[in-house]
Amino acid sequence: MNIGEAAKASGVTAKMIRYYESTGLIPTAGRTGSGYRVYSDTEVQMLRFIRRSRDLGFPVEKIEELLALWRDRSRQSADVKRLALDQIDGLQRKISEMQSMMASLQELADACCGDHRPDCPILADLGRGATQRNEQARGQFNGLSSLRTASQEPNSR
Amino acid sequence: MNIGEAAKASGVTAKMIRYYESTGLIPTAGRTGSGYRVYSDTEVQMLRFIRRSRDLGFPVEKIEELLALWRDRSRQSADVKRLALDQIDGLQRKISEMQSMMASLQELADACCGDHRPDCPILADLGRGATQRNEQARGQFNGLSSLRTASQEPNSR
DNA sequence: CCTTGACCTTACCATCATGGGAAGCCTTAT
DNA sequence: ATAAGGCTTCCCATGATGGTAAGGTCAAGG
Repeated sequence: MNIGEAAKASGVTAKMIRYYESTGLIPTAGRTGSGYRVYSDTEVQMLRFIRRSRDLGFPVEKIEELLALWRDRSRQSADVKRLALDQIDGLQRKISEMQSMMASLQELADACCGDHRPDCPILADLGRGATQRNEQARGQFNGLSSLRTASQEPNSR
Repeated sequence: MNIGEAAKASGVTAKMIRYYESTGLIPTAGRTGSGYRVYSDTEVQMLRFIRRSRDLGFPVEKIEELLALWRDRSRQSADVKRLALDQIDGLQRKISEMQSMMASLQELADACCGDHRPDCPILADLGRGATQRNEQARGQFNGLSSLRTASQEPNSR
């Protein structure tokens, strides 16, 4: 199988297969005499593993650990489960942040009549700018404001 | 006010202020004789506007539109509201994707006993690799798989 | 046997918003 | 005068992905 066939069979683009190889996530593929990469079913299976892991939102760094556990026949399932639970936590954290953004936006949008007139509570809020509007939330440390979220979209695939 | 003071007053780092200037999001700041950037209260207010917009997850591209509307005294609040609702939609879309990842992960984690033994339904699932497990969901087109989500974290601030 | 088109190779650039660092100038306080 | 700390510009890195360009290869059909 050449890289294009492996890509089709695994759902990982040829581009990404080369990238994963270059970063050491997957071992260097064999080559034909003329330099084409060659893939066996085993390698395609590994690519599918990666693809599925990405679909579950695992960063490549974690996938490296998952692959190591996958290969290690004396692994402890607890180690795998911990990675999964960590991933769930991370997702939940980001979801919560986005939900709080959404709630603020919804509140503002509800207050905006959205007609031809220029008066707009949304702009008024943004213009006020500070961080401690939402006065009923005072004293409640919300921690971790990482997420910037909006425009990170690799695009289709 | 020099850039450091403007940064403290607005919650936008000096680094980002320079970046926003370089990309044209904000106008070029005035300079002292020796080349230091100078900021007025008006400009700090604009920076706070930007900061607040980022906190609501707007991408810089959209903030450009928001700023234009902010400055336009003959704007129509409907235009602002549309931006807000679009942003809500985007957030909801991403939240849904992450929730579906979470649900899959939770199901797998629940099935994993997480002890010292090597048998692990999580790895088994990843290893199976395909896309159409979850057989009760057949036929239900889920659309838009953009989100890769996991490790995009600018970090604190 | 040769052409054509579809594929492969590498190498480089872009994304998006952000941080890090270096090298050098300026300002302020001791 | 000197030291500390802030400012300037410039370059690089992030993460995962796509795009493009220049050139080699393979298979099918003339």
